Amino acid sequence: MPELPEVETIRRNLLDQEIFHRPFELSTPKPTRVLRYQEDGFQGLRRGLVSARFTNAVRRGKNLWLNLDGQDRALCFHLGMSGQLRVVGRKADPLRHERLRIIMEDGPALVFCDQRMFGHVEVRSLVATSDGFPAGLGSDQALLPLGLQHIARDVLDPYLDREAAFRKFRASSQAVKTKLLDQGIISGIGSIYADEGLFRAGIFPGRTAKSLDFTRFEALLQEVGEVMRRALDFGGTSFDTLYVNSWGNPGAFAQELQVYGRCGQDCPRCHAPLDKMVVGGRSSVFCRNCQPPTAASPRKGKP
DNA sequence: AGATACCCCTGTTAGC
DNA sequence: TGCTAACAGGGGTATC
Repeated sequence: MPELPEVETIRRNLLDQEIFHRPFELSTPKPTRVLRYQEDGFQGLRRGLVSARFTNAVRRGKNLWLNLDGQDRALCFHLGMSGQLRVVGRKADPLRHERLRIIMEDGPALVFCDQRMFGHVEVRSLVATSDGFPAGLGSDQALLPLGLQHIARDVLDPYLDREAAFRKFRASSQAVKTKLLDQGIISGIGSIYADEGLFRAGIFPGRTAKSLDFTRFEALLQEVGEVMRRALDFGGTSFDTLYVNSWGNPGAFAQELQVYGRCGQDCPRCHAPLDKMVVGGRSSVFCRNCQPPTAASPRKGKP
């Protein structure tokens, strides 16, 4: 499940590849749902990329895009829950679940794979960011793909407005975890890093978002950011085989996870068995001792 | 208008 | 053993 650290790992991978500043062509794929948001499907994609070259790779939250040389458009990717961006030899055999192939002139091929097809690819035009700051990591331009204006900045983004995020966060009777997953408030967080951040901050996932004061909110963001930075050092989390980096290698952070996927196992802090509940339709693993539902005694300190 | 339910999709796994 | 059903997940959309 690619969240911010996994998408950022892939973005950094791409920077080391010979996919920039050179012409490319698209291989003809079978009709695929990953182009469902692309106007006119594959033909539209091809038309949008005529004589284009990639200049840089940019990320905001879980969204990744490749800006195009001298054009006000970008090739945009969302990996959904099983999307992969692989770089392989230009004549490499089709990969499993391959959906789209971009073959670089005198270079490798960039391949989009997706088993469950929650991911998507499309060309979008660029529009100005609402705050006037650079759109995301990897770009110094205040230009964002059309349709991503509702995606907030992420916790690793220096231009994230924490006060504004807090106002949105608390203006709701929904659970803390639900609001953490809301990409319009803070982007990049999925179920893994939400559970990990909540555990580290000692916050019960089902607690209402409005019950957090700004100090606790900031502490939560701090923990989420810290887990993400550490996960980035490990090349991301490969909880199953669905996430690999651009070279096809898994990330090593799964062994560092403290609660996600560990229901029934001992809490790494107090050694009570970890519990599971459904919050906003998503299963959440937590510790009843360290993340007390009453929020009566917030926990402090490191494991 | 905000919150919720549902749907998309497929591979793995738990359970009968 | 073999089959079925549940589950996982992001996010768009329909619905209350």
